[in-house]
Amino acid sequence: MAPLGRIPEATVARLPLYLRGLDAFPVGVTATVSSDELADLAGVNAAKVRKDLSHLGTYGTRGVGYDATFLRFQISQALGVANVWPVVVCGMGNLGRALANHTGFTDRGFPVVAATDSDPNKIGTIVDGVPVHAPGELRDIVRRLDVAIGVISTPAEAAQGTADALVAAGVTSIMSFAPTVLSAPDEVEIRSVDLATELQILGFHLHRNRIAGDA
Amino acid sequence: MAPLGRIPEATVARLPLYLRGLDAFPVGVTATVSSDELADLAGVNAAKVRKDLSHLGTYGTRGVGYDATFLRFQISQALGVANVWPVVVCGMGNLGRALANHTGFTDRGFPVVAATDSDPNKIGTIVDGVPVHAPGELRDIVRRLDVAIGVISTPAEAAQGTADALVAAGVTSIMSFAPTVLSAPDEVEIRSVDLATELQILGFHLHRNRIAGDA
DNA sequence: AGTCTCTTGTGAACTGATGCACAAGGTGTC
DNA sequence: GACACCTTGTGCATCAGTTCACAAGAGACT
Repeated sequence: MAPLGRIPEATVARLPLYLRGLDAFPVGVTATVSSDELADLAGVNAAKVRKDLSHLGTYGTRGVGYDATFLRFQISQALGVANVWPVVVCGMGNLGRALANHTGFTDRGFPVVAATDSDPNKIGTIVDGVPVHAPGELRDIVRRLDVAIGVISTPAEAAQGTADALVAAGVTSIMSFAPTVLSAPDEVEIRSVDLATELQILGFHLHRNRIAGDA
Repeated sequence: MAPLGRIPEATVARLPLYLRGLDAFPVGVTATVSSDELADLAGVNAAKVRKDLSHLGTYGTRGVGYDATFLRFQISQALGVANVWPVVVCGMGNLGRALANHTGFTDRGFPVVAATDSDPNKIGTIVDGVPVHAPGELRDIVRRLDVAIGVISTPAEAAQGTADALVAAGVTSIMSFAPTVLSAPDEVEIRSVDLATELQILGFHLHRNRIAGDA
């Protein structure tokens, strides 16, 4: 039994996967799921599943497995899925528009309630139901709409300024797609997703295999 | 000195960041960069920079630093950046369109040469310079355009089928944005980026802090 | 009740990555 | 040439995460 104290980061990163895997089980129907099955559904191995769940203080039943419904509840609880965290998208280029329109966000409790862009032609318009404001209005937007998370999808050059503005407005969680390093106070959590970097990692392995093949 | 043998995965994942950081130094100008500076530029710490670079067999000069130009060359070499890896985007929804149009891909040697979509209205059209084909044509596209990487931006339900088709067409590197687990032969490398999962991780920390604050 | 089968929960070994701290080696100055 | 000053390269301790392997607990069947 775990005292529910610290949950390791690696475990936290996998909890959403388990939750996603549990979608395979209809709500309201009593069903049990073994660590083996859940491992398949989440794309990890069974030992990891068991250890991860043990950090939640969750109890399955030996010889049987976990109750799917209760497990879903337990993980949701730990992740705080019941909360709704409003999101502001900064930078309504191609990517920003796609993100603002991404149903996967709203579905999981992250409604995109506003956007900003520096293009005067976009300011004041409503794109896919999301109102676009001037960057200068960030502080007001955050306060008024209770924004919890800022998404940065501006060009790299504008990213740091946008991050600063978000922080100044009181946002402490940022997801950035800009290919640059962002600095911010320690209490601000930044997750950086650089798509080109991901491709370069794939490219490295392709390159490596090609060389190995030629040898 | 490292025998240039295996490069640890963690290091590989950081090499693109160093390369990005080196963009701060103009090409053609002789300049040296210390591990400390590069650490700042890449958002990591200096010890890591030095250890990472040592895996490349790179030599800086003690007391001085690394020659920026040579270092860029060295890292590019290791990553195989000189290669151009054509990409096909599968699923031209909001996200797919944004990706197909993403200049960061082409700029770094990953031109999007084709796309697929199951919508008959899209098939045969050209979106932002990228021709959209029927999914059934994948094998032909891959062969004809020498596609090396497949990007999956379809709905979750279609993702596995798309992955299967990519594999059947001979693609061994896949980047998926679909919120689902994909299975494929071992030799196929899959990098999965689930945007909603990223937000949920941010949400976890927000939730945790809120609880801590209330206590 | 006893036995068999199943699956959890976890101690312990292992692997990989990180960060420290310092000797080694290079530059510049007097 | 000697000395002061830098910054690299790396051995080592540490830490986090993974995996193994198995005892312990729970149900099912006789």
